[in-house]
Amino acid sequence: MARRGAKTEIRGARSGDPGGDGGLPPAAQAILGLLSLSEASGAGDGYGYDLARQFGVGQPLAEIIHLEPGMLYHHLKRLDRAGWIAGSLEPQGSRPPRQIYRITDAGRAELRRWLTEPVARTREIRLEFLLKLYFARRTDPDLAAGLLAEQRETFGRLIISLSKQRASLDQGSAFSESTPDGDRAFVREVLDLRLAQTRAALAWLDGLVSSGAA
Amino acid sequence: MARRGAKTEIRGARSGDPGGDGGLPPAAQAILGLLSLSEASGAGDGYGYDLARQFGVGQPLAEIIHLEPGMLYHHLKRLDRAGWIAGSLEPQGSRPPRQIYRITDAGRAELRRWLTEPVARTREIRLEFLLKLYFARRTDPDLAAGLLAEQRETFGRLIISLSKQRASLDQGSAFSESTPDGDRAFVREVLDLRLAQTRAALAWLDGLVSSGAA
DNA sequence: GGGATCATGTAACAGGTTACATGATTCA
DNA sequence: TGAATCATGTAACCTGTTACATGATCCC
Repeated sequence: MARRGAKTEIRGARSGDPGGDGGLPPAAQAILGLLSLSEASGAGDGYGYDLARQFGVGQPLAEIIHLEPGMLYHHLKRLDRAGWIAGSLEPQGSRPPRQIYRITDAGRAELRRWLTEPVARTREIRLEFLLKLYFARRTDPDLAAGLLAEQRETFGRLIISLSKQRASLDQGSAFSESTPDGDRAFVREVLDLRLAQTRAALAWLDGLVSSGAA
Repeated sequence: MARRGAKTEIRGARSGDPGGDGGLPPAAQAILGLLSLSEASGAGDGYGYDLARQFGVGQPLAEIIHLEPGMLYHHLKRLDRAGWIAGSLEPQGSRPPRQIYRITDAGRAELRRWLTEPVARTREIRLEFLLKLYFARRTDPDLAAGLLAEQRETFGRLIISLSKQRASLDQGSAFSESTPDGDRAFVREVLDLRLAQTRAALAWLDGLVSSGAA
């Protein structure tokens, strides 16, 4: 079981990907977003320590994501290697030199792609969707409006799908005849919980739209 | 930056703990639960391949947790090292031998402790609480009723806490005066989402109780 | 003189995902 | 004959957490 002479060439296909959409982890997207905003509106200077402040306590981003300095510098290196950002060392005189990062054209395209796509799963609304909403609004109101519309449609479809699954459970098509009653009732409860959570998320999205916060 | 001559003695305090309560990861608790049930009710034989079947498609557990064989065997080894379960190699004649695991007294105590404690965060209801409910019901109806009651109280307190945070935002105690209006409105929306999700979870719990599914 | 701040990281560890390794046996 | 099943794992990669390393300078 020692993997001798294996064909370890195949290395694409990103493993260990919790996000699910094959893209960057949410923290990296947030860094990309901050670097984009700092260029557009001059808020922030684009180096590690300054970015760390924007993720620190009292800042709005800290309400949805926690990013320790270690992971922040890790993501900066990966984004640089991937070509989404470009770093340049700038001496500070007496202070230690700073690695200043700027978002590249490829990085801007990647960010825009991310800001356009809604999240697929209900649990992703707490972290990933809130990040998208935060940066979409600060980038372009139309982008935020489009994201909101897409997200409402996605969750609307998800609610229909879950409802169908729940209905078919009572007809017994899924989960063969032999499934114990207790197990069947449990699966029904699991679906009810998912429906309740998704409906609550959709209602919250509707509230955002009707309060005009595009 | 090379960590020369460091005092690396301090090594307790479990790092990298996503569960949060300092205990075993949910998947390991589920394995412990299955081994406990297989002793009590004779369902299951207590070796890796058989446990993998109980996590496979079509089984109720597969609706809430995905456990690949690799991680399953990993958790079995860790549970064995920790003393919660005890393995013994049993030859099968022509078939490959099986590592049969049985839950120990310490393991039963750990499982009971886990089944007694509600989850602290709303997002943990989807995975960890559903697992607790599943095993608590199949272990002892009183245990399940107690867990449900504790969980409702925990979420009730959480809702009060979130409501207070939201109210204090409007009074401006948190987030100093200088915080931009957009940021303040965003934090309000984040709190609204958390409230909506927690209220939906609590309503679902209330539904479980009133439908008599203790 | 000494602690907070500036600035960038590394080390060790934990959980998780996907793919692959190994070798027998049963069954179509 | 060859695919599915039985049975147990390893390898390589990923994200994430906590703690520590390094060395300057600012401010009390």
